[in-house]
Amino acid sequence: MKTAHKSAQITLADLAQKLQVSKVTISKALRDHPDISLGTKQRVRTLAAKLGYTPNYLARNLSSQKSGTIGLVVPKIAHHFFATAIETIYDLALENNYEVILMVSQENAQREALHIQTLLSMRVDGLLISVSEQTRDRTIFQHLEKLGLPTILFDRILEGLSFNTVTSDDEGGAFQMVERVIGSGYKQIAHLAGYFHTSIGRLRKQGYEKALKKHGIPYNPTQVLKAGFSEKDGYVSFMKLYQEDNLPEIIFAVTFPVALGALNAAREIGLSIPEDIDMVCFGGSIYNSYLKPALTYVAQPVEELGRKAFSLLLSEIQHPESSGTKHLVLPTRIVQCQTGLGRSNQKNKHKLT
Amino acid sequence: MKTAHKSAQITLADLAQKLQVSKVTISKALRDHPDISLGTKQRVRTLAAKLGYTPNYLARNLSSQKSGTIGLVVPKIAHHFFATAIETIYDLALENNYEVILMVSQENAQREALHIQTLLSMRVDGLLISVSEQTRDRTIFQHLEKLGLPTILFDRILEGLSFNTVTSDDEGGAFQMVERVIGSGYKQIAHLAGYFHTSIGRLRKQGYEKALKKHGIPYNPTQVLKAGFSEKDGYVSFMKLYQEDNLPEIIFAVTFPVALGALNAAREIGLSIPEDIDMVCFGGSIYNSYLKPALTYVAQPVEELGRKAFSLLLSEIQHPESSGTKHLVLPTRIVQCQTGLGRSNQKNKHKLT
DNA sequence: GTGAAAGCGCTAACAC
DNA sequence: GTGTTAGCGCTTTCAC
Repeated sequence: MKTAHKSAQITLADLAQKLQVSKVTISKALRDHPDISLGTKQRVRTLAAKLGYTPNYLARNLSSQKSGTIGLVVPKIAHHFFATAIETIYDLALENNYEVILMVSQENAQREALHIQTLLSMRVDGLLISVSEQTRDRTIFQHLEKLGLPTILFDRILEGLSFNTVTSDDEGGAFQMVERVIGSGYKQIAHLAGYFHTSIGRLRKQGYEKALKKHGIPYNPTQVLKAGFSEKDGYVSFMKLYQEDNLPEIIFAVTFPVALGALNAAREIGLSIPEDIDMVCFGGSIYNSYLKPALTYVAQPVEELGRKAFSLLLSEIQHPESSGTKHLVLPTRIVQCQTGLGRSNQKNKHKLT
Repeated sequence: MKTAHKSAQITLADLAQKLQVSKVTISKALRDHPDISLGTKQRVRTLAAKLGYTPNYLARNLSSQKSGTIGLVVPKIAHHFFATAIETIYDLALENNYEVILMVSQENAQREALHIQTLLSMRVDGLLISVSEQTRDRTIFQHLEKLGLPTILFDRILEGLSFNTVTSDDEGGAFQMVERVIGSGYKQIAHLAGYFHTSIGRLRKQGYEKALKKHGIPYNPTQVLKAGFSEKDGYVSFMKLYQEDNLPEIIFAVTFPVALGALNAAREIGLSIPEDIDMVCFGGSIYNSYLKPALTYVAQPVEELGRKAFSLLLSEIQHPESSGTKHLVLPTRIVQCQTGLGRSNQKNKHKLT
C-alpha cells in the first residue's frame, strides 16, 4: 500500500509550525543565513532532515527570480563527441552549483526550437547549444538574441549572430589532414561532407578544398558528397560513389560516424580498407582503436571545448554587460593510426578500368 | 550591445494590460480554455506570438501543483544501452507531453542521491532510475518509497523495495549464452563479472553458474572476477587472469565495455581473439559489427525496455492507487557473430605449460 | 464569456 | 536574532 503522494511533501510552513517560529526563520536557517543563531539553525536542520524536507525548487526560483539552471541542447547523445562534452559540462555545472537541463534535438530543427522554448520557459540562466544539422530557420535564435539571454554556441554554430562561440579548428584540421594525405601520395581524394549550411560541414570542406588547391590538385565536385553527419549518410554516400563508378583512392569523411558508415558500405561491397580504398576522418571515438583498421583522424579537443563553452557562459551570466563577441577556435591535432599511410600500402587498385 | 536580459521577459500581466482584459482571460485563452470566445483567443495568441511571450514554467507548475516533468537518472551516457534508452524515453515523453530532466550519476552513488534530491525538489511527477554500480546505501530510495512518488527502476535495479521494475532477462540470457559456449566445446569459461550488489552483476553471474552446474562443469572461483561495468574493469580483470597465469579458454564478459577492455588487454599482451582466447559478452553496441572479430553477444531489448519503463511510469502517475508491484522481465536473444564458435577455431593454445 | 480573490511555496526588504 | 509584509507569475475557484 502506497502513501498518497501529494500529502507527503513537507513545506516551510510545516517546519515553522512544528518549531513555533516563522517561515522566514526556517527559510534563512536552511540557507545558512547569518541572521540566524546557531542553535536555531541546528534545530531547524535536524527537524528538516528528520521529516525529509525538500525545498521546492519551483517556488524558490520563482521567488528569487533566478534559476541556478543552465540549458544544454545537443543534436545527439549516442556520439562520442557529444557524450563527452555533456559529461564535461555536467561536471563543471556540479562544481559551480548549477543544474543542467539537457535536451536532445535528434538533428531535428523543429524539436530543437521546441526545446529551446521549453528551456526559456524554465527560465534557465543561460544556454549552451550545439546546432542540429537540419537547422536553417533562425527565428528562435534571433529571439534568443533579442532576449539577451546568455547563450554560447559550441562545435556546430550559426554564423552571423551575436552569440559567443567555441569551436574546433574545423577548417585548419581538415586542411592539415588533407595535406598529409596528399603528402602520402594520394591525388584522388573524395570528401564525404556534411551539409554546407552547417558550420562544421562548410568549414571542413573549405579546409579540404584549400589543401587541394595549395597542392595543385583539381577540385572534383563529383567527389564531394554533401549529406548529414551520421552513419547512414556515410553509407549512402559511399554507395553512391561506388555505383557511379567514381571511387577515389582515399576518402576523407566529415565525421567518425560517417566514416563508419562508409566502412560498412565498403565491407558490403567487398572492398578492404586501406588496401582497396583508404579512409581518414574528422573526429574520433573511443571505439576507433578497436577497429580494423583503426582510422587516422583529426582529434578534437572535446573536453577543452566543453570547459571553454561552460566558462564563457558562466562569465556571460555573471557579467551580462560585457560586450564584444568572442569566437574561440581550439586547435586540433592529427592522430595517426592505420590508415592514410599512402598508396604503397595498397596491395592492389580496386578498379582495373 | 545587448539588451539587459531581465527586462525582456513578458508576463501575463503585460499581455493583459495591452489587451485591456484580465490576466485570467489571457491565461485561459493561451491554454485554449472553452470559457473564452474564439475572437479573444485569436487576439491573445496573436499578441503573445508577436511579443514572444513564453509562459513561466516555474510559476505555472507551482500554481497548478503539477510539473509535467519526469526525472531520468542513469549511471552513464556514453554507453550504447543508456544512450539508446535515453533517446527512446525522450521520444515517448515528447509524444505524451512530458518534459524529461536527465541526470547522470557517473556510477557515483553520492551523486545519484544528490540528483534524485534535485529532481525531488523540482517536483517531478515521476522518476525513471537505473541504479549506479556503486549504490549500496538505500536511504534515498527508501525516502522515495515513503513519499510514494511514482518511480520505476529499469535495467539496474534494487531488489527488496516496492518499486516497479523493468529488466532484461539477465539470468536467462547469461545462462543461454554460457550453455551455448559449453555446447561449442569449452570447459574453462571465465566470467568477468560485475559487482554482486548490483542486480545485473549478480543475476548474470547466477546464469553463468547455473549453466556450468547443469553441464557438470565445476565452478572455479578464481575464474570469476568481480569488478565494475566499464572498459577499465575489463582491462584490469583480464590482466589479473593473465598475471596469475589463469587464462581460460573463453571469457564471458558482463557487459560490452568490459569485453572491450579485455580485448584491449589481450591485444597488448599479444593474444589474438578468438584464436588464442575466445570471448563473448552480455550486451551489444553499434560498434560491435566493426570489431575484428565482432563479438557474439546477448542482445538486450533496449528500446522495448525504455518503452515499458515509460509506460509503467505513466500508468503509475495516472493511477497512483493501483497496488501490486510489477516486475517486468524482457527476454534477450543471442546474436551470433565471430566469436564463441568453439575450439576448432583456435589455431593454437595460448599456454604451452 | 469574463474577472476578482486567493493562494502555490518560497524569498527579499524592512521593521522590531 | 526574529518576524511582518509583499510579492514572484501563474492557475483555480467562484462570482457576476
